[in-house]
Amino acid sequence: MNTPENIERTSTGIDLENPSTRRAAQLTKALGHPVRLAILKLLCERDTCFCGDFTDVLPLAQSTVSQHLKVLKECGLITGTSQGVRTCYCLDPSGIQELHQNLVNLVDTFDTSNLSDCC
Amino acid sequence: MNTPENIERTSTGIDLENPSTRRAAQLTKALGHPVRLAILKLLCERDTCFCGDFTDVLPLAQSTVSQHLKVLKECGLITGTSQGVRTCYCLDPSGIQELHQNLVNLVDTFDTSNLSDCC
DNA sequence: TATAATTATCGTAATTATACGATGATTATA
DNA sequence: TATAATCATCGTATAATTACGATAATTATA
Repeated sequence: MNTPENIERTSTGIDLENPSTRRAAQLTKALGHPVRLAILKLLCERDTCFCGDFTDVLPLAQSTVSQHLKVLKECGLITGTSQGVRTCYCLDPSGIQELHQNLVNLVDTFDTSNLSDCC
Repeated sequence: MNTPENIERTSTGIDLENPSTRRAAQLTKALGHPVRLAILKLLCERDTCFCGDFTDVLPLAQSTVSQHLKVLKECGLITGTSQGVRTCYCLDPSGIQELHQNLVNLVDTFDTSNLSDCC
């Protein structure tokens, strides 16, 4: 597996252009806001939500909630489907699966058994 | 455990002031940049790094790297200890442990077996 | 068909993040 | 003691984020 990319990557130990690193950063960034965590949590509990369901329980303007939904949608974590006047929001199974795997990898990376009190 | 706060929280299902939610958002936000992920990854591999070790392998100005280190330090994920002219950076065991637990919780939250193709 | 309901988008303001060079502070070395 | 090395901080520029109200677009209802 010593393709040129791998050689270059392992030579520095760091490759900021690595797609999987970039994707991990994108996903964690999307999680990195209490409102978006709350939205995802509610979707985990309720399967299906309309935009109004979020605005009912969030102390934010409807336009702001819509913006957060857009962020989650654009990075593939949720879907939004028009149903009449309303939009039905759901977790996107493939995105959530990817997130899940990514988080598992991170948990693996930050394995607490490897920690040393160095200083 | 029906304190007024809990009643209010469970009535909406969402509490943005919940410290654990806020902390989860803070931690994921800190992870949400490729450079900071790279820094943490390198620390996982090498135990100990001086600031110069990062600037050697990152295509960024020293002041920028220092800023990213500050972010990670301020949310408790790394420590920085002066050793002569240099500063020794390490993973902060307690912060990493907290991160670990937080990520485990998230993995739990986004349990892929619960996913339904709703729309 | 007129009105109401729902949501996305636009415009905008304020704040935060990201990056750089310059500089200061501290410690080691000549 | 003068100089070099290392790193943090300051000042600053630019971009991105977060939030709001207003409004447009679409669909349902009277």
